[in-house]
Amino acid sequence: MAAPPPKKKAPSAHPRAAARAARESVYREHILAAAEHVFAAKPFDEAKVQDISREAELSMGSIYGLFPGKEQIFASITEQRGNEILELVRAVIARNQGPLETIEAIATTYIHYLHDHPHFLRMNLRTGAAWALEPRTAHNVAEEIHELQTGVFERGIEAGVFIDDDPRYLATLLTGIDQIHLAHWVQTGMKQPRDELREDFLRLVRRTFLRNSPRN
Amino acid sequence: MAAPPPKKKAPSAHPRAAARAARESVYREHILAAAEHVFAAKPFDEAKVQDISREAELSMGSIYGLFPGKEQIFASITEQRGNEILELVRAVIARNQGPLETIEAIATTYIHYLHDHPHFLRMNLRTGAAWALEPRTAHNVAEEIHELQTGVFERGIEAGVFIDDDPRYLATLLTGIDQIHLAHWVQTGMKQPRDELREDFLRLVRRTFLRNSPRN
Amino acid sequence: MAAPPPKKKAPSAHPRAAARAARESVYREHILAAAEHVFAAKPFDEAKVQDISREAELSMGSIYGLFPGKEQIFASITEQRGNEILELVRAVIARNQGPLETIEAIATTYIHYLHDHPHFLRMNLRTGAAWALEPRTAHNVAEEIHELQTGVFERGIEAGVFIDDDPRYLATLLTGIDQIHLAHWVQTGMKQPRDELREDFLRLVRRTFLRNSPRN
Amino acid sequence: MAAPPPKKKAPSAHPRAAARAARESVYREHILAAAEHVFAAKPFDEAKVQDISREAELSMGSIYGLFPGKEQIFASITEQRGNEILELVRAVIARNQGPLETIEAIATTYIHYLHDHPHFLRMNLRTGAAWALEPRTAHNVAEEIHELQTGVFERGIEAGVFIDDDPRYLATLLTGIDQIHLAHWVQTGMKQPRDELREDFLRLVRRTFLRNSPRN
DNA sequence: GATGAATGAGCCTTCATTCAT
DNA sequence: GATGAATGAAGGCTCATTCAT
Repeated sequence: MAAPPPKKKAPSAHPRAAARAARESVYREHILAAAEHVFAAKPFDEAKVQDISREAELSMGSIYGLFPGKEQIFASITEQRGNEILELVRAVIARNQGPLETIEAIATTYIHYLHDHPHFLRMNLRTGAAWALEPRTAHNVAEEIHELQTGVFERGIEAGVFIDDDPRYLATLLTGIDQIHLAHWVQTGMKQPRDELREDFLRLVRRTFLRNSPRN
Repeated sequence: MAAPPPKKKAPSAHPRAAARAARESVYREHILAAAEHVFAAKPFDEAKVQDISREAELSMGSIYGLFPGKEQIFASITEQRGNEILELVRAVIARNQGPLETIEAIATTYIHYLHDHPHFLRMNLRTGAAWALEPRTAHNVAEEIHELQTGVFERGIEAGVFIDDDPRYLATLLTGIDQIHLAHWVQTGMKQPRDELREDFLRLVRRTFLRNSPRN
Repeated sequence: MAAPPPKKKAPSAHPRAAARAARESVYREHILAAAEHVFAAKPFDEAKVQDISREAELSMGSIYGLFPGKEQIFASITEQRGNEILELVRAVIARNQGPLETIEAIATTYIHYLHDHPHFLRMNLRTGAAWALEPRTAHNVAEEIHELQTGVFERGIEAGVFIDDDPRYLATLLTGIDQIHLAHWVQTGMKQPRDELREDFLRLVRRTFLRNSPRN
Repeated sequence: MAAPPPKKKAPSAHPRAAARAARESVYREHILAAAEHVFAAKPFDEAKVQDISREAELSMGSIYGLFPGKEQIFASITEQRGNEILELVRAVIARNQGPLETIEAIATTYIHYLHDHPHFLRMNLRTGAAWALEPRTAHNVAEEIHELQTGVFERGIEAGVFIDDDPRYLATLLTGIDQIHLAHWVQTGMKQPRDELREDFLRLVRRTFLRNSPRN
């Protein structure tokens, strides 16, 4: 007995609106990708919206229809990428491994993610440590990631795995050395393969945070 | 019989010129100090030359008489501060101590210098790791410091004091963790006293670079 | 013997075209009504074609299919309303009453029409006396109305009913005080009922134009 | 015996600042004059700031140094001219004449002022009766003038000189017929000499407001 | 035919730089 | 030399109009 023909999609009640939302989503991603390119190549003020327009092969109007302004395009990239990383970190933590394994997995996550998103990496390297200069805003993706890391370090310190230091400092340090490691990779021409890059980083991580680290 | 026209003053052949040079030098320093202030408070594009003019209590004309443009004011600060640091590093190296002592002395130098020049520190934190994005130019102050550090690490590795890694990587790492350490200090309100700040950093340095580091 | 192919309907030979014309006419009216709304609420440059589209619940394409541009939509409203008023004025004149009665009837017509078309009224009040600034174009609806009024005043002056002044000036004056009267009505919240509004205006009209007006 | 050389000026304490203020004032006037020209020729949205810049033979920067934006340039003209008229009206009222004489003097003031400032007149004619559409804001120059006129009408009505009507309505009417009168003058080519223009207007004013007006 | 997303010319505004005083 | 007012090129953004679906 034949089943009824399956509905092709299930676009919530208003197919027109759903289609529009889908298209917008695609465009949005497209623009963000183009903008990431542009912001990777030039600092914020040298990056022109025209550049993004050209890169995305979309008109100014299309861009401004989707984003309220240049500033928000930049912010959206940061938030988007940040959220992706946040999800990966959450997934790692959900695995409920020991503190060392967790930190190593997080470190791996970062290296892999930024290795695979070199435009975002470059854009990030420009921003530098500007986070230290603005007052911490809660409900900021970076802040949330920071909290998660801090939690892992807290447990690790308590367990005697990590060196006894302010866990927030260690969390900041992790993010920082991650950036340095990748900055070095970028500067040396991005030649080192991902696995090697990661292994080198993990060694640095162990050395930096483990109470009894193997000297390598 | 006419006497020869009298030379106006003695110093360095052209006293008028010498006086001018002296005054210019004072103005130059004054402008750089004001600009440092401004660039510490805002990113490059938000910092207006007017702001510098106001801060320095000097006219736009005076500024442009001494510097060809905004970009060069920024560059001059970096270069100036860089040179000061370079001299300090050179002095340390000239002491001809062992690699560990030398690296610790350099690290101390950095922390002290940046602790004592918080405007430059903040300005620096904004720049971030942008150095990784531009092709290395020789005859760049930062590059020169990097070379010196690399040299120290080379000797330290050979001597078995430091972990066996690419000395240039270690040099980059040193500069990087220095930045992170200070960024953390800034973010936590610059409350930690200088000596404590330095000691904490030295512990991090030993952990990071020593082959057989004491676990702290 | 074959009958001639039956005409589907009567109107002008091409029923398809006739249907189209009819639909277009309906749309045209609909758009003009919406535009009137919008132009009543905002000055020309603040009124967006999008606003009209939204108000009319018609796509941009539909609007531009019927009107060549924003400017022409505005002009069409003016012309359309002007033509309606022109017809009413013609009808009044066709009644062949005395000059005073005619002017009073025309005045009544204006008040009634604009009272009943408050959007057009508001739109009109925005335009103000811009007519004074552009060179008079013949074959302009406003001009035609002006001519008719002028004619009535001419006859009234000759008959000794109206004050002896340039009839074109009087015609302009009539239109002007009409606007003022209604502007006052709008500003005071459009509360005064139509009949009262008209009676007040007629008193003003008599005072303004009658040679021997009753002092009220 | 020689007198001491007289001080050239007495610029309040800070001659530099005083000079600056003086120059700014001159420029401000100059820009407003140019803008008046431009706004007289085109509606607000067709008038470009560039046009004003060209007309004033001043750079964009100079304009924006003195005015925050296009909107405010427009508003400044209205306010400036309004204030001048307000002062004239106040002076008239200060003469403490009878209501009729006062109203006639005010009417004369208007005609003279607008006759002598034809750019402002044209600019004004474009604005039309838009005042009826926005909610009355107190502390608006136009509103203040309106109040003064209303006061005169109140007294005149009480004295039995003017027709018994809402004094605010009469005040609005006065301003309105003034505009119409001048609009007619503009449309007929601004040929009528000022005195004639005024006399014609005064006749209209008497006819419109006097309880027992001479029929002219 | 109807739609509304896409376009891009154009304008307001800013600010690095210049130059008359 | 010092000043700071004047300049005008350049960029973010809007919205009338078009056109692929």
